[in-house]
Amino acid sequence: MEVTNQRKLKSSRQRDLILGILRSTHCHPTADWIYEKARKEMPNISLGTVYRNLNLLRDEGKIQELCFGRNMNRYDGDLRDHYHVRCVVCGCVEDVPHISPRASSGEIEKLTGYKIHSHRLEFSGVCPACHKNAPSE
Amino acid sequence: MEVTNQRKLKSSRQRDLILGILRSTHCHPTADWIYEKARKEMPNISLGTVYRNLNLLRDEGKIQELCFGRNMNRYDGDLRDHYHVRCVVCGCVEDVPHISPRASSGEIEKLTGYKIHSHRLEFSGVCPACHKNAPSE
DNA sequence: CTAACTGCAAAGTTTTTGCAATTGC
DNA sequence: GCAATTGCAAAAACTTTGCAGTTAG
Repeated sequence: MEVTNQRKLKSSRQRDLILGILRSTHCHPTADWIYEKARKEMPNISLGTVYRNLNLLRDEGKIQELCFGRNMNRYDGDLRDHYHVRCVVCGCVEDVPHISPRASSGEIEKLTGYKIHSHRLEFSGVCPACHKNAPSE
Repeated sequence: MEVTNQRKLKSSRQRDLILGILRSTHCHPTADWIYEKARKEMPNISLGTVYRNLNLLRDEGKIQELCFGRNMNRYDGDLRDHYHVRCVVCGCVEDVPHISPRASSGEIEKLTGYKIHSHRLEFSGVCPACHKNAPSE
């Protein structure tokens, strides 16, 4: 899929703006939220451009794409290892600050004030079959 | 949101079928996959019914709704604590067997044969504000 | 110059919903 | 009998794409 993207990127005001917005917020915005924010600086920017650039930035590895069970994708400009708490009632998503990878649910509750119901751990990488086809990945 | 669902559930053949399908597979199917499978047993079932029941089952806590960065939701009938590996190239998702919550990426690579790029840890629960409004959650 | 990028609008995908008929309790 | 559920089809929500014009290198 997109990982094999060989095309040479050219800089663009639109892409810089989008990346700037993403890096300057602590929320984990949706494409639409980013679009609304971007329009304040660049009124003619289009939603299609926002989507295209979010996909490019994700493919470059400059941002992380997240999906939290509600249908819309969310984006995170912070690439450091950090974890999330999600409210199953209102759907908000926050970072968990200063967490050790071995923290227990109890510790998370103390740190965040959330009542934790469950957690999810997901590893991303390349499966053996795909690795065989494109060993560069 | 839906968590405050007080309505009394009535049993239905359709819902039982959907739950049965989900519990008898090891893949993490999309709504459409479940729909196709269900049609073989019950040719008149509609896609709308599949979606409605998946949402009901999720609200009841009988299944887990997952989202892996590709746009479609996926569902998991296994509620025990277990983790996932996802291939960023082909998009497939597998369970990680017998994993300790403290396993390292290296251990995951040995267990699964995947080349691990990153991981994601997400806690779900109720945020302080929502807990205040509906302490039952 | 030329390939990447853009805005716009149309199309594609996935999910939800309104409605009249049916079903479980 | 009544409220929950269903099938169907239409609508909504989210994302991608085709195209002609613009821009960065």
